[in-house]
Amino acid sequence: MSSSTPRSAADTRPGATTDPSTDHEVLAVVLQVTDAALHVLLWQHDRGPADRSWALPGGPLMSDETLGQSVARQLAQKVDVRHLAHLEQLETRSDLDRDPRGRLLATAYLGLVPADQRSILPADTRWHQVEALPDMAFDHASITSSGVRRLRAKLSYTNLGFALAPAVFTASELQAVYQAALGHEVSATNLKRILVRREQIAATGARTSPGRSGGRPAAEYRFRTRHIEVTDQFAVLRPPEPPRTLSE
Amino acid sequence: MSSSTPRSAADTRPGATTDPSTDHEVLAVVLQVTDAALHVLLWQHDRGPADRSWALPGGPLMSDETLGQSVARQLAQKVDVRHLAHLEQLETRSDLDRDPRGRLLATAYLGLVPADQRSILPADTRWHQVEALPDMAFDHASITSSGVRRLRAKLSYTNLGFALAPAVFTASELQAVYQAALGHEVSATNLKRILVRREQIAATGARTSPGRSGGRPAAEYRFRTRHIEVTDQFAVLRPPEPPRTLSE
DNA sequence: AAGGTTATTGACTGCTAGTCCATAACCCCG
DNA sequence: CGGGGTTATGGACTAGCAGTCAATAACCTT
Repeated sequence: MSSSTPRSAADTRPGATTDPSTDHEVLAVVLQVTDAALHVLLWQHDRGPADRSWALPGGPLMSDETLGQSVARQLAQKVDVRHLAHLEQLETRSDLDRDPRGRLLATAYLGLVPADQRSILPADTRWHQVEALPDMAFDHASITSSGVRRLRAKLSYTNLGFALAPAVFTASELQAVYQAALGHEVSATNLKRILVRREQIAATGARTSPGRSGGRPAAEYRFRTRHIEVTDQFAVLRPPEPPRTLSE
Repeated sequence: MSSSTPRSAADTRPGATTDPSTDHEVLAVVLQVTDAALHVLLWQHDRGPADRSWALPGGPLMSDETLGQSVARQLAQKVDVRHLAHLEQLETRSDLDRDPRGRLLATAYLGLVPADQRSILPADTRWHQVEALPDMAFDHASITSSGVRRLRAKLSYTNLGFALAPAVFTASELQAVYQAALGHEVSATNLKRILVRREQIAATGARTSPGRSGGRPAAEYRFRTRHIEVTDQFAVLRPPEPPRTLSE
């Protein structure tokens, strides 16, 4: 830059302070399907400008940790982090007035907990249905919406369902998880066929014990991998197929 | 947890400083198709630990601006920002050693410039082919890859092509832009049919003046909107169609 | 054994998008 | 002015994905 574009940006904005340091916090949108509905983990402020409102778990970024380490550390105060099947960065908010106490950047993460995990929560912490959020602090409601939107989008073109479903499950159980997460009806027949064809899930060979409820025992499935992978079939305008090799 | 694993964060990490302030910079991955190839805007460091290497445009975040304002301000030093047809946040990097001078967070943005815009660049600034990147500073090569990956993904399931294409264009011109951006062959016939069906582009009615090169004049198209929209058809497991209304 | 309940499978359909080829509309040249 | 070259356009054909529905299977209880 240097010569032609001097980087003392402040020159162009005389009124601005040049102090580039800001406070930075980390927030987490942790989602789980329970009781046929998608829930987000919130805790209740007990003082401060957003008194009695609910907030996303999080806290200040320390100077010797990465954002990912920070969110994992802070989440450990609220849930058993071993239950987190997936954690990814969502976005960074920087509105000047997002926190009335002053300038505060926030980097949000999306975390997912399988439906069969039950954490023991601290007294101030609860799961809330995302379709019926309480009054929330600052921009936390908006950040929660971003997280839910991200989850719903990725459920269609990735194998992210692994992070919401139990380790093994029947087609019906999977249908219930997807239906709650997506927020609309889902056909179990179609869902199972799609995920099998995409090679996201595979039958374990076992069936549910013909015990309880009457009805035919169901086949059990599991996700083939438990890390995120993109369904390449959703790349429209995909590269031309290489000519089929002779090895086959 | 919580009660079982009390954790006033600092307690568990005695060596850590609790100072939550960090330096923060903004970087931009600005992409444009020219000469049948996808290019990224870079400028050349002339001193410092990454001497002679190329860097993404950017600079420190000021305390009275949002991240979006900051990236727009800093980009103005490199290109005519009126040429930017799209700008979105990409990700925030926080590795402790990403800059050898010390802890420095970086929030990266993705910017797109239509293929027909020609900016006058400062002397230290140049467009580089993304398929042949020079030595780059710090983690800037990795951030560039993230930007290119994001662009390629969104070209398939959004109308983001509007930000790379000229205001009006023929099917061949659009094909050239997509092919360069995606990095693989694209069929003009198929591309045009897909984008028309998705209602992303529409014929203007005009045709190219039958002037220069011989050959039939081509129909001209334009994108119907110049802000990003998601192709809902890529929501697999989409909600059931409401029964057709009588109004039709 | 009959009837209720849940699961699984296959048939059928519509739509998307990939490929290929015939035809259209221009140019230049002889 | 007509033939041949060049680029553009549109139609035909195909394969595969996903949505729906109904028939069948495998359990239960009475």
